[in-house]
Formats: sequence, structure tokens, C-alpha cells
Amino acid sequence: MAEQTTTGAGGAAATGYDPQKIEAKWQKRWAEARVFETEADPSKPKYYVLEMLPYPSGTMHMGHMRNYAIGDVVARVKRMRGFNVLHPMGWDAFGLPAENAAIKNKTHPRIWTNNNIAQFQGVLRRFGFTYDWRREISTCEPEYYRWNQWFFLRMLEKGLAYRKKSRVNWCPKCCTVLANEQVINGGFCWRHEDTRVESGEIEQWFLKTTAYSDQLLDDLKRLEGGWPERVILMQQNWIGKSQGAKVKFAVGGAAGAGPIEIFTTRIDTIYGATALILAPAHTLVSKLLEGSPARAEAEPKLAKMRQTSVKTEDLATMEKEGFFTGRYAINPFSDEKIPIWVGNFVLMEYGTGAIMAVPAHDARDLEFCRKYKLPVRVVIQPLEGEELIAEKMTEPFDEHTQGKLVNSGPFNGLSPVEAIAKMAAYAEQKGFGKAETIYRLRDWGISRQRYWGTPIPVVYCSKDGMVPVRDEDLPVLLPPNPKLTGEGESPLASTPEFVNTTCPKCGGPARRETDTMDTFVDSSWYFYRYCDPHNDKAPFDSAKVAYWFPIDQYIGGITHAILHLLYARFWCKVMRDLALVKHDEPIARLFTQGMVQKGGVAMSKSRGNVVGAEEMAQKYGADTGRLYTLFAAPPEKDLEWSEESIEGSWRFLNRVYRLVERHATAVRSVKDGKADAAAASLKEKTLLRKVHQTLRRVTSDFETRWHFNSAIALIMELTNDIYSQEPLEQGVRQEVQKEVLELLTLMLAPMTPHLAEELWEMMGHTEGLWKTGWPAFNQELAREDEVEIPVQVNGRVRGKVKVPAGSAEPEVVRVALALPAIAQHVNGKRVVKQIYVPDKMLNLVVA
RNA sequence: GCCCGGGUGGCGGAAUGGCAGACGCUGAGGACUUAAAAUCCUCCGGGGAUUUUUCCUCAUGUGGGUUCGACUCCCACCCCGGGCACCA
Repeated sequence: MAEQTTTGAGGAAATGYDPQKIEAKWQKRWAEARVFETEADPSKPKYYVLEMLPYPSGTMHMGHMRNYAIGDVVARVKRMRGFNVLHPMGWDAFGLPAENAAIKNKTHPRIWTNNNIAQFQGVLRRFGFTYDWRREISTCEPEYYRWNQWFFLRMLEKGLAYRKKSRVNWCPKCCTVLANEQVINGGFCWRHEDTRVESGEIEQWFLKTTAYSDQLLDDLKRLEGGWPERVILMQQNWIGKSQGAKVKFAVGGAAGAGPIEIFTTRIDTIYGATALILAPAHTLVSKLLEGSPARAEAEPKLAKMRQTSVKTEDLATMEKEGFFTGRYAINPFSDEKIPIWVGNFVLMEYGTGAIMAVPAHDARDLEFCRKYKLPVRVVIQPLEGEELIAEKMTEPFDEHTQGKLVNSGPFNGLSPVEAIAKMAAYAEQKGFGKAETIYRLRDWGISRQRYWGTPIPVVYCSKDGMVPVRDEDLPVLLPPNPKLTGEGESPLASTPEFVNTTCPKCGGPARRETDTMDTFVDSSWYFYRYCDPHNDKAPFDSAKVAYWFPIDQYIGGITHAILHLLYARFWCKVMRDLALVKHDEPIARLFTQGMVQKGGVAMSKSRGNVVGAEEMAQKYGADTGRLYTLFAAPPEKDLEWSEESIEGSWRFLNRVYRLVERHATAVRSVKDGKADAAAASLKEKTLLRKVHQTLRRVTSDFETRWHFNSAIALIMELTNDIYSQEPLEQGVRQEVQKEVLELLTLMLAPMTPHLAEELWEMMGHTEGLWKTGWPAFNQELAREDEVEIPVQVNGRVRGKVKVPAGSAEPEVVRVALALPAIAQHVNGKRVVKQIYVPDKMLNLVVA
């Protein structure tokens, strides 16, 4: 459709399907009848379906739209199935782009944000989604963010919020912390591309996600079946539980350098340790070097190592470097004296910042020890195959599920698994170590030196120190007129009327905290607020939440697999421990839909490859846009946008419209609903069978498989059958026509709701389709009387037979052998085996 | 390096161990039309035989295997996408 005049909105189709007119009409009716407004009602089964809330920026494109179309089909199907459906929408409204846009356009972030919200909302309304707009929330409103502050205070009371100095990316020109994503070109500021990002230490607020490490990990098991496996795996990975042991090695010679604690998952290999290696940042390094014979040589190397800030991506490929400290440690198991080294591959952030090097049984240790000519000693011998000889090893033997210990004193002969338990217990008994579990998960740093976020509700008093703001003084409001320059100190810090306040404890002068919260805080609990969006006494009423939660179906992009979903789970557990909710997990089922791409990459404003949703609605109508995003690919897969393909969806809806229009008069004259199947002619029966079979399969595609694309294909096939050959015209009673067309319309309703309502009305219904439930298929009619069975000879299809459904095997074989095509392949040979799958296929094996 | 996905016509995709390519797009031909658009009809993986009808054969990344039967299950490999990564 290249010409304007050929669209439904234009002149040529003015008498036919006109989506612009139809869609406006039904949206108005739905709104007037308050169809999608829901209340908690314990007498009805509930269903909470939710799409991830959008960040309102740029234009709403078909990538967004696909997400909402999927959610809306689910919501509409569940509604038709009699569920009390909660389907809300809101705005992730705080964040950096708003602040940057405001700086650029010399306006207020709120204005930019609210303009975008108005635009996004307009488009969503244009697409006819079943949102209960009374429940709309916007996270930048004080009515919302005051509860962020309230939660923060609760976490502060519980010791779950704390301040500490931590390493950050610091841009000296912005005078602010940068997120990792804002560090570009291997260490430069995204805003000042000539400015190298410094690695600094500042005081930051943290939420203690690590307090829930085990629960966050263990409860993933409960999500199995409901969440995509890969999301569960990614979270597992992220939490990174590692079971091992910590062991202390005494240090000889150096004054004041106490024992060095190492972490290992393979304590069973400790007799094979031929060195200790410390991270360059380890606090003991300087002490070890004091007065060491190796000092002069080592110090320049250390300085160099500490200076080189390494990009994470390069770590794995980086050359291993190290130097000897001149000191020795004592292996507490063997009393052996081993050298203490410093190595650039040992991370201060993981474990204890020190490792034992067991070159025979660890790849990195082997590489390091070969390079620096440190000895290699085998302490695990494989049970099968060749005996390992230390001098010849080029690859470590790092299996722990096989082999037995050697050269390991009293532990010789044990399997590694046995040894891990026994040796950890021994270490604990002797007081130099114990079994320990460590995690990769870090606490959540939430401080941002930005304006457009939730102010952190604490003040600093010279007398009382850090003092939380009192609950009754919430919300701590953002100052209305900040100086936004993008440079200098944080905008809140340079707004005196915000900073200067009084101490809630002593009433004396105090300074407010000027950091704001990470916007992931906003999205960690927003779905609870939808249950009770206007509550000004509490974040929500627990009874309402108890009715609606958990979320039955959450839908969003895989990009949020870790951060958002992990924080949301954390928040839920905190709220549970505050006795606000009773469940352990907020989201029962998660669906990660694919992205809409154009030119092979995801649609985004910055790439300039967006297809605007509004534009599509104007060109083809919302129903065509919805249908196409559902039809073009299965929902979990990426979808390459094709302007040509959407024409097919548009053509199909026009066909459906014409089909119903053609029979509307006849159908309208039928009083009663169901067609009498018993009195049906052969032709009628064929028709009814087809439609009920389609209904059976579409029902399953919608409800259990989420194969919207194949559901649509089935409906298209049905439409083709009754459209092109025109079997509805001749010898088909009007009530049969009515049943066929009504079922077709109802099947389309979740996907193309406006068109469906219009057709429903055209067929004589005075009540809206929205009051109609999902139809049940007729088992009897959906069943075939006669089946066509492919007949194979030695696994190759050689013919087909038509037999009554449920025919017995001998009968089918008899008919099959009567076919010349089959007989030809069987003749002169012996049937050694026959396989018959009732009503499916027959295979004759001949020899 | 480790862990997950995924590889099917010109394209998007269908087929939950049982007729590979449904449905849609594109393309070709035809009908209608002064013409175009829209609409309707027919054809559309490769090779071969049969001038029709139809039949044979190869084909779901590659090579093996299990099975009466494999796009589907198993093993190995190649390619693409994603996540994690000197994690001790």
C-alpha cells in the first residue's frame, strides 16, 4: 500500500473496513462502560498480568507495542475466561535522559518527562489496550517516591541500608560518579570524550542485597517452570555462590604481617600448593615488602600494577605478571615453607584477595608457575589412564569428581570429594581455617549524584551525625528550581534551600543528603502500588496486595533478566520481613519477549531505525498493527520489521470484514444462537467441524503454548476456507452461518478487539462483545469421522488411505494393501513388521 | 574459556518422534478495468522421469548414532546470537 488513498482511512475503502472510525468508536464505548476498571473481589478468581513499565522517552515504537500487544492478548483471553483481571500501566519517569534533555533545552526535567508521558499514553490509548487507567502511576510524583523514601527508612532501621566508601568511576569535569555504562572508549567520560575517568573512592549508600544471597538463590527453584530457564541461570550466575574453605597461612620473617587468609574451593589440593599469591591491592603487601630483600626490585613492579586500571573485558586475555615478595608462608597442613608472590590476576574483590597456587590442578596457577619457574607437584592422581608426572604437565588435572589424593600426608587415598569435607573439618578443629561459602553478589549501590531521582531521606548534623528524616516529614521533595548545568557538583548540593535544614533530633542546623536514589529502586516495587495506587497512609494496603499477588504473568525484555528482576525479588523479601506481604516471590510467571528489529538491530531512537506506533496506527489502524506484531514471529523470538509483510495482515482483516459484511443481513435474522448439529447437512457438518477444530487449536495456542502466530495462521486458514470457495452461500442454513462467523469473530477478539466488536455488532448483537466469554469448542464436532492415513513402506510414504476414524489395524492394513502404489512396493516381499498409530499413520516394513 | 539459546525455500516462519515447508510476504502468470489501485484465480525448494495426470529422488548447518520412522532424541563438530568471565 503505497498510496494514501488505498488505506482504510482513505477514500477507496470508505464503505468497507475503516479502522480509524471503528477503533475510535469502540474505545469510546469501552471507556464509557468502564470495561477495564477492576476492583479486588475475593469471590472471583484473579489474574494479574503486567508488562514492564516503560521509560517514556523518544517515540513509542513497534518494539514497545509488541510487548503490550502480547500482554493485552493474555489479559483479554483471561477476561473472556472469567477471571478478574488486573492489567495496569505506569511510567518509569525518573532518570538521566530527562535531566540531560532538560540541560540541553534549558527546561525542567518534569516538563520533558510529562510531555513524553502524555505522548506515550496517547499512543497506548490509540491501540486499545485493556489498562485500568485509574491505576496509572508515575514514579517521579511525590505521591510515589515518598514511599521509596519510606522503604529506605525501614531498611535503615533494619541495617539493610548503610553507607560506605567505595570505588567508583569519577569524571573530574562532571564532578560526579558515572555508571559503568557511561564510561566509554576504554575509560573516558561519555559527556567529555577527552576526559579520562578516574577511579575514586567516595561515600555511597548501599542496600544490603547480600543479606538475602541464599534466599535469592534458593528461591529460584520455586520459579522453575514459571520463569525461562536462562533467566534463572543468569541470576544463579550473578549471585555466584561458591562453596569452599578459608585457610590461614602463617608468615615468616616480616614483622607485623599476620597470617594470610586464602579462599579455595579445592582445599583437597592444598599439599600441592607451591606458592601463595596476593592481589596487588592486598593490604599486607606493603608490610611484607618492608625490610624484605626483594623490596628494591618489587616496589616499582607493584606501583606499576596498582596504576594500571584494567578494563574488565581485557582481564581474561591479559598476560599474567607477578613478583616475589621475598617472604615465605607456612602451609598449615604440611608445615612446608612456600614463597609469597603478588600476581596481577588475583582479584581483591573476590574471596580474600589471596590464593594458594596449586599448579598441577589449576590452569591459571600452572600458567603462572611455569612462567616464573615455580615447582609443580601432583597431589591428585586420576584413577584411570596415565599417571601424571609434574614435570611433563602442560595441562592441569582439575577434575574433582575423580582421582585420589597422593603426596598428601594422612589424607592419601581419599577421593577429592571426601578430602574436601575432611580437610575443612581438620582445619577448623586445628583453628587455622574452616569451610566457607562466598558469593559474587555485591550490595546494591544506590547513590547517584543527580537531580532527577528520589532524594535520600537523611540529614547530617554536626552534633548528631547522620539522622534519618522522620516519617511524618516525608516526602523529602525535590527542589522545584534546581540549577542544572551538567557540571560542577551535584545539582541538589548546589541548591542551598534544599541542603540547609534542621536536625530532626536536636533542631540545630543540618545538611541534607544530596544524593538521589538509583531509578531501579522505583521499579523494584511499582507493581505493588498498582494494587492500591492512591493510598496516602502506606505504600499499599496489604489486603489488596494479598488478593492480587503474586503477579500471574510478567512480560518484558530479556535485558532486565538480572538487575530489575533481582532487585524486585530482593524488595519483595524485605517487604515480607517487614510483614507487609506474605509471599516470598513477587512474580509467578515471567515471559521474555523478543525485540523488534529493523536492519538486524533492535529499534531505538539513537540508531534511527524506529517505526513509530502512532504512524502505524494512522496508516493501518491499531488492529492491523497488533495483529502483525503477533503474527510475524513467535513472541519469544526477535522480529525483523517488514513494511511489506504488514500488508498481509491488513489484507486479512479486510477479508474478514467483507466476509462478515456479506452475511450480516442473513445472520442478523437468526434469533437463537447455536446451530443444531444433528440436523446438519454434510456441507454444514464440514463447516462446523472446521470451525470447532480451529477453535480447539486456537484455544490451546492462546492458553498453554502462547503460539499466537500459529493461532493466527489457523484463523487465516479458516477464513480462506469459508471465503474463497463461498461454501457459506449455498445450502447452508443461516444459523450455521451465524455460528461459524461468530466463532471466527470471538477467536479474533483478543488480538483485534475493535474489529471484533464491530463485526459482533454487525451480526446483530446489541450488547458489546466484551460481555461475551471465550467460546467452548464442541468435542463432538471437532472430531473427524474419516481420517486420511499416510501409508509408509520401510519408512517412506507411498500412498494414503481414507478410513473411518478409529478403524482397527487389520482393516487399515487391508485397505492399504489394496492400493496399487502400496502393493507395488510390497509385492514379492514379506511384511516383517507393521506399525500402526491409530488415525495417524501406518508403516509396513518389508524384507 | 565456561554457561544458555538458535541454524528449515528468495524472506518471516509452521510441523510437541509420524505426509517437511502450514500461514503470510515477495515473485511470475491470468481474470476484472480505458488504465492503475483494490479484488479474485493459478503457480512458486533442487534434480530427474512422464509432453498432460502423476511418479521417483535429494533436501531442515556438517558428520555419525538411536528408531519401523528423526527438523524433533543422543554424540561430535561448524556457524550465529546472548550471558558470565583470570571467581581461586
